[in-house]
Amino acid sequence: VTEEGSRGPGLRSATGEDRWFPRDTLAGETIAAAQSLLGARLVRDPAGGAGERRVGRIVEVEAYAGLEDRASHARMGLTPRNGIMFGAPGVAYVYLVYGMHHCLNVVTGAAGYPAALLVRAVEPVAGVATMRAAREALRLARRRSLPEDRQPVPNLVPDARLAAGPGLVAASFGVNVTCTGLDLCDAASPLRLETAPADEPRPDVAAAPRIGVQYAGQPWSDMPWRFYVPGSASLSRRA
DNA sequence: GCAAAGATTTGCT
DNA sequence: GCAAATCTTTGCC
Repeated sequence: VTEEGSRGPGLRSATGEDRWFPRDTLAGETIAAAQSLLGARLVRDPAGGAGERRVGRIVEVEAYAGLEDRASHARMGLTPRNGIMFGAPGVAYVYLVYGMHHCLNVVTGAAGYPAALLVRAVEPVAGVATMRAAREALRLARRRSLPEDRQPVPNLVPDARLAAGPGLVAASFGVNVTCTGLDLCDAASPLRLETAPADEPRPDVAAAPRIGVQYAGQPWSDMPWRFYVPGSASLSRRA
Protein backbone atom coordinates (compact mmCIF):
# COMPACT_ATOMS: atom_id res chain seq x y z
CA VAL A 1 0.00 0.00 0.00
CA THR A 2 1.35 3.39 -0.93
CA GLU A 3 -1.28 5.59 0.63
CA GLU A 4 0.09 8.84 2.07
CA GLY A 5 -2.65 10.87 3.67
CA SER A 6 -1.85 13.04 6.66
CA ARG A 7 0.41 10.47 8.23
CA GLY A 8 3.81 11.57 7.13
CA PRO A 9 6.67 9.39 5.99
CA GLY A 10 8.83 7.14 8.08
CA LEU A 11 6.11 5.70 10.27
CA ARG A 12 5.46 2.00 10.13
CA SER A 13 2.79 -0.29 11.48
CA ALA A 14 3.29 -3.05 14.03
CA THR A 15 4.52 -5.38 11.31
CA GLY A 16 6.57 -2.85 9.39
CA GLU A 17 4.00 -2.35 6.65
CA ASP A 18 1.76 0.60 5.88
CA ARG A 19 -1.56 -0.69 7.05
CA TRP A 20 -3.31 2.33 8.58
CA PHE A 21 -7.05 1.81 8.49
CA PRO A 22 -8.60 4.10 5.85
CA ARG A 23 -10.75 6.85 7.32
CA ASP A 24 -12.81 6.98 4.14
CA THR A 25 -14.17 3.53 4.88
CA LEU A 26 -15.39 4.67 8.30
CA ALA A 27 -16.77 7.91 6.85
CA GLY A 28 -19.05 5.98 4.51
CA GLU A 29 -22.20 4.03 5.22
CA THR A 30 -22.01 2.60 8.75
CA ILE A 31 -23.31 -0.91 7.99
CA ALA A 32 -20.72 -1.34 5.23
CA ALA A 33 -18.02 0.05 7.51
CA ALA A 34 -18.96 -2.48 10.19
CA GLN A 35 -18.31 -5.39 7.84
CA SER A 36 -15.06 -3.82 6.64
CA LEU A 37 -13.82 -3.55 10.21
CA LEU A 38 -13.93 -7.33 10.67
CA GLY A 39 -10.42 -8.74 10.28
CA ALA A 40 -8.79 -5.36 10.96
CA ARG A 41 -6.33 -5.00 13.82
CA LEU A 42 -6.82 -3.11 17.06
CA VAL A 43 -3.38 -1.90 18.21
CA ARG A 44 -2.42 -0.58 21.63
CA ASP A 45 1.07 0.81 22.21
CA PRO A 46 2.61 0.40 25.66
CA ALA A 47 2.40 3.47 27.88
CA GLY A 48 5.69 5.26 28.25
CA GLY A 49 7.26 3.30 25.41
CA ALA A 50 8.06 0.28 27.59
CA GLY A 51 6.44 -3.14 27.59
CA GLU A 52 4.51 -5.17 25.06
CA ARG A 53 2.44 -3.89 22.18
CA ARG A 54 -1.04 -5.40 22.19
CA VAL A 55 -2.66 -6.40 18.88
CA GLY A 56 -6.05 -7.98 18.34
CA ARG A 57 -7.95 -9.14 15.25
CA ILE A 58 -11.47 -7.73 15.30
CA VAL A 59 -14.01 -10.55 14.94
CA GLU A 60 -17.26 -9.01 16.23
CA VAL A 61 -18.77 -5.54 16.00
CA GLU A 62 -22.18 -3.90 16.33
CA ALA A 63 -23.46 -0.88 14.41
CA TYR A 64 -25.41 1.96 16.01
CA ALA A 65 -26.52 4.39 13.37
CA GLY A 66 -28.59 7.56 13.26
CA LEU A 67 -30.97 9.46 15.52
CA GLU A 68 -33.80 7.05 14.70
CA ASP A 69 -31.91 3.99 16.05
CA ARG A 70 -33.66 3.57 19.41
CA ALA A 71 -30.82 1.34 20.63
CA SER A 72 -28.20 4.03 20.09
CA HIS A 73 -26.88 6.46 22.65
CA ALA A 74 -27.67 9.13 20.08
CA ARG A 75 -31.42 8.43 20.23
CA MET A 76 -31.98 11.42 22.53
CA GLY A 77 -30.07 13.80 20.30
CA LEU A 78 -26.75 15.42 21.09
CA THR A 79 -25.76 15.25 24.77
CA PRO A 80 -22.46 15.74 26.61
CA ARG A 81 -21.84 11.98 26.62
CA ASN A 82 -22.66 11.09 23.02
CA GLY A 83 -21.42 14.31 21.41
CA ILE A 84 -18.38 12.60 19.95
CA MET A 85 -20.68 10.34 17.91
CA PHE A 86 -21.80 13.42 15.98
CA GLY A 87 -18.22 14.32 15.15
CA ALA A 88 -15.55 13.17 12.72
CA PRO A 89 -15.27 9.46 11.79
CA GLY A 90 -12.36 7.32 12.95
CA VAL A 91 -12.39 8.69 16.49
CA ALA A 92 -12.75 6.58 19.65
CA TYR A 93 -15.93 6.79 21.76
CA VAL A 94 -15.58 5.01 25.10
CA TYR A 95 -18.33 4.91 27.71
CA LEU A 96 -18.93 3.24 31.07
CA VAL A 97 -21.72 0.65 31.29
CA TYR A 98 -23.29 -0.77 34.42
CA GLY A 99 -20.98 1.40 36.46
CA MET A 100 -18.00 -0.90 35.94
CA HIS A 101 -17.25 -1.89 32.36
CA HIS A 102 -15.90 0.22 29.52
CA CYS A 103 -16.96 -0.19 25.88
CA LEU A 104 -14.85 0.87 22.90
CA ASN A 105 -16.58 2.31 19.84
CA VAL A 106 -15.32 3.62 16.50
CA VAL A 107 -17.17 6.72 15.32
CA THR A 108 -18.49 6.36 11.76
CA GLY A 109 -20.39 8.40 9.19
CA ALA A 110 -19.92 11.98 8.10
CA ALA A 111 -19.59 14.70 10.72
CA GLY A 112 -23.08 15.64 11.92
CA TYR A 113 -24.45 12.10 11.52
CA PRO A 114 -24.35 10.20 14.84
CA ALA A 115 -23.08 6.65 14.40
CA ALA A 116 -20.50 4.30 15.85
CA LEU A 117 -19.30 0.70 15.84
CA LEU A 118 -19.04 -1.15 19.15
CA VAL A 119 -15.98 -3.45 19.17
CA ARG A 120 -17.42 -6.54 20.85
CA ALA A 121 -14.59 -9.06 20.47
CA VAL A 122 -11.05 -9.48 19.16
CA GLU A 123 -8.72 -12.46 18.72
CA PRO A 124 -5.42 -11.84 20.56
CA VAL A 125 -2.55 -11.59 18.05
CA ALA A 126 0.28 -10.11 20.15
CA GLY A 127 0.87 -8.90 23.69
CA VAL A 128 -1.18 -11.68 25.24
CA ALA A 129 0.67 -11.50 28.57
CA THR A 130 -0.04 -7.79 28.86
CA MET A 131 -3.72 -8.33 28.01
CA ARG A 132 -4.00 -10.97 30.70
CA ALA A 133 -2.24 -8.78 33.25
CA ALA A 134 -4.47 -5.80 32.50
CA ARG A 135 -7.60 -7.92 32.87
CA GLU A 136 -6.35 -9.50 36.06
CA ALA A 137 -5.52 -6.13 37.60
CA LEU A 138 -9.09 -4.95 37.10
CA ARG A 139 -10.53 -8.18 38.42
CA LEU A 140 -8.45 -8.02 41.59
CA ALA A 141 -9.30 -4.37 42.12
CA ARG A 142 -12.95 -5.33 42.04
CA ARG A 143 -12.49 -8.13 44.58
CA ARG A 144 -10.84 -5.67 46.94
CA SER A 145 -14.16 -4.91 48.56
CA LEU A 146 -15.04 -8.54 49.16
CA PRO A 147 -14.49 -10.50 52.42
CA GLU A 148 -10.87 -11.38 53.20
CA ASP A 149 -11.56 -15.09 53.53
CA ARG A 150 -11.67 -15.13 49.74
CA GLN A 151 -8.21 -15.56 48.34
CA PRO A 152 -8.03 -14.50 44.67
CA VAL A 153 -7.43 -17.45 42.40
CA PRO A 154 -5.36 -17.33 39.18
CA ASN A 155 -7.39 -16.54 36.10
CA LEU A 156 -7.30 -19.63 33.87
CA VAL A 157 -9.17 -18.20 30.91
CA PRO A 158 -7.73 -19.34 27.54
CA ASP A 159 -5.92 -16.77 25.39
CA ALA A 160 -8.71 -16.80 22.80
CA ARG A 161 -11.23 -15.69 25.45
CA LEU A 162 -9.21 -12.76 26.84
CA ALA A 163 -11.09 -10.17 24.79
CA ALA A 164 -14.27 -12.12 23.98
CA GLY A 165 -16.76 -9.41 24.92
CA PRO A 166 -17.04 -5.62 24.75
CA GLY A 167 -16.08 -5.06 28.38
CA LEU A 168 -13.22 -7.54 28.02
CA VAL A 169 -11.84 -5.82 24.92
CA ALA A 170 -11.53 -2.59 26.88
CA ALA A 171 -10.17 -4.31 29.99
CA SER A 172 -7.48 -6.34 28.18
CA PHE A 173 -6.40 -3.37 26.07
CA GLY A 174 -6.32 -0.88 28.95
CA VAL A 175 -9.05 1.24 27.39
CA ASN A 176 -11.19 3.59 29.49
CA VAL A 177 -13.21 6.76 29.05
CA THR A 178 -10.06 8.87 28.88
CA CYS A 179 -9.43 7.25 25.48
CA THR A 180 -12.49 9.01 24.05
CA GLY A 181 -11.40 11.34 21.27
CA LEU A 182 -8.27 9.42 20.26
CA ASP A 183 -7.90 9.27 16.48
CA LEU A 184 -7.87 5.57 15.64
CA CYS A 185 -6.79 6.30 12.06
CA ASP A 186 -3.71 8.23 13.18
CA ALA A 187 -0.45 6.27 12.93
CA ALA A 188 0.88 8.16 15.95
CA SER A 189 -2.06 7.35 18.21
CA PRO A 190 -1.32 4.93 21.09
CA LEU A 191 -4.66 3.28 20.31
CA ARG A 192 -5.40 2.75 16.64
CA LEU A 193 -6.68 0.55 13.83
CA GLU A 194 -4.70 -1.19 11.10
CA THR A 195 -5.87 -3.21 8.12
CA ALA A 196 -5.28 -6.96 8.01
CA PRO A 197 -2.04 -8.22 6.44
CA ALA A 198 -2.22 -8.19 2.64
CA ASP A 199 -1.82 -11.97 2.44
CA GLU A 200 -4.64 -12.66 4.89
CA PRO A 201 -7.93 -13.72 3.27
CA ARG A 202 -10.93 -11.50 3.87
CA PRO A 203 -12.97 -13.15 6.64
CA ASP A 204 -16.48 -14.48 6.14
CA VAL A 205 -19.09 -12.19 7.65
CA ALA A 206 -22.27 -13.21 9.43
CA ALA A 207 -25.03 -10.91 10.70
CA ALA A 208 -27.35 -11.22 13.69
CA PRO A 209 -29.42 -9.00 15.99
CA ARG A 210 -27.54 -6.83 18.45
CA ILE A 211 -27.13 -8.00 22.02
CA GLY A 212 -28.66 -6.38 25.09
CA VAL A 213 -30.86 -3.86 23.27
CA GLN A 214 -34.35 -5.17 24.00
CA TYR A 215 -35.16 -1.80 25.53
CA ALA A 216 -35.09 -0.31 22.02
CA GLY A 217 -38.24 -2.15 20.92
CA GLN A 218 -39.21 -3.13 17.37
CA PRO A 219 -37.80 -2.93 14.82
CA TRP A 220 -34.51 -1.75 16.31
CA SER A 221 -34.04 -4.64 18.72
CA ASP A 222 -34.20 -7.07 15.79
CA MET A 223 -32.03 -5.23 13.30
CA PRO A 224 -29.25 -7.61 12.17
CA TRP A 225 -26.54 -5.08 12.91
CA ARG A 226 -24.17 -7.37 14.80
CA PHE A 227 -21.47 -8.62 12.46
CA TYR A 228 -19.01 -11.38 13.28
CA VAL A 229 -16.52 -13.85 11.83
CA PRO A 230 -18.23 -17.27 11.98
CA GLY A 231 -16.22 -19.92 13.77
CA SER A 232 -13.89 -17.59 15.61
CA ALA A 233 -12.97 -18.87 19.06
CA SER A 234 -13.07 -15.31 20.42
CA LEU A 235 -16.72 -14.39 19.83
CA SER A 236 -18.63 -12.93 22.78
CA ARG A 237 -21.12 -15.76 22.42
CA ARG A 238 -20.72 -19.16 20.85
CA ALA A 239 -21.98 -19.14 17.28
C1' DG B 1 -33.76 16.79 43.16
C1' DC B 2 -34.61 11.65 43.36
C1' DA B 3 -35.46 7.04 41.32
C1' DA B 4 -34.46 3.74 37.62
C1' DA B 5 -32.12 1.37 34.15
C1' DG B 6 -28.24 0.40 31.35
C1' DA B 7 -24.57 -1.53 24.12
C1' DT B 8 -21.69 -6.45 30.98
C1' DT B 9 -19.10 -9.79 33.50
C1' DT B 10 -18.48 -12.78 37.25
C1' DG B 11 -19.27 -16.10 40.78
C1' DC B 12 -22.31 -18.72 43.34
C1' DT B 13 -26.63 -21.78 43.55
C1' DG C 1 -29.12 -20.37 35.37
C1' DC C 2 -29.40 -16.17 38.17
C1' DA C 3 -28.32 -12.16 40.76
C1' DA C 4 -24.82 -8.90 42.47
C1' DA C 5 -21.53 -5.21 41.67
C1' DT C 6 -21.42 -0.03 40.72
C1' DC C 7 -22.10 4.74 38.82
C1' DT C 8 -23.47 7.72 35.02
C1' DT C 9 -27.23 9.33 32.41
C1' DT C 10 -31.94 9.83 31.84
C1' DG C 11 -36.88 10.40 33.23
C1' DC C 12 -40.18 12.31 36.02
C1' DC C 13 -41.83 15.02 40.25
